[in-house]
Amino acid sequence: MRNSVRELRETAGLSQAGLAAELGVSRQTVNSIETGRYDPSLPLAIAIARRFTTTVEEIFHVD
Amino acid sequence: MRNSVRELRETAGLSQAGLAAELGVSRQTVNSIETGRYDPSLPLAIAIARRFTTTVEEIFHVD
DNA sequence: CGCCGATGTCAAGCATCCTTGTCATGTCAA
DNA sequence: TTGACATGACAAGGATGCTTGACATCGGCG
Repeated sequence: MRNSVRELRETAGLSQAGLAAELGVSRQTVNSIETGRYDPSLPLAIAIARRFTTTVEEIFHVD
Repeated sequence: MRNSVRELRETAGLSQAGLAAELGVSRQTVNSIETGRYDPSLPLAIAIARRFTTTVEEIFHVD
């Protein structure tokens, strides 16, 4: 599962910690998603998509 | 987290077991998602959306 | 140099997702 | 009535998501 969270976050000028705070999760969670350690839960994926005013399918692609 | 999986499945004339087979998960998983026991994982949510040619956001709504 | 913000990663623990197996109920057709 | 199918639900266990806490590295800046 590839995702474009890092690109979106950097474009928005946010740090991992900053985005994590906005999403209400830990910095390690954002880092783990960006580095592909694991996929976010569905509610978190939707929250990420909403944060960047886009859709889940735009951000997360099945391999 | 509300979802419209049951409506989509019934409109498609599928049983829970039939949909589960198409998605590669157990019947109990489909049942649990429909009855709101828990949310699907992100990859499963995407697979469900694709099965019904719609989007994750169309099917799953945060409360 | 010393400090700080940002990132990567690990470990341990808890929560959630998904499994197989099982049992109960309801409905419909033979 | 009997049997097959569909659904709802529970238990136990494995897999995954998320947490806090910690430690290391790197780059920029005083």
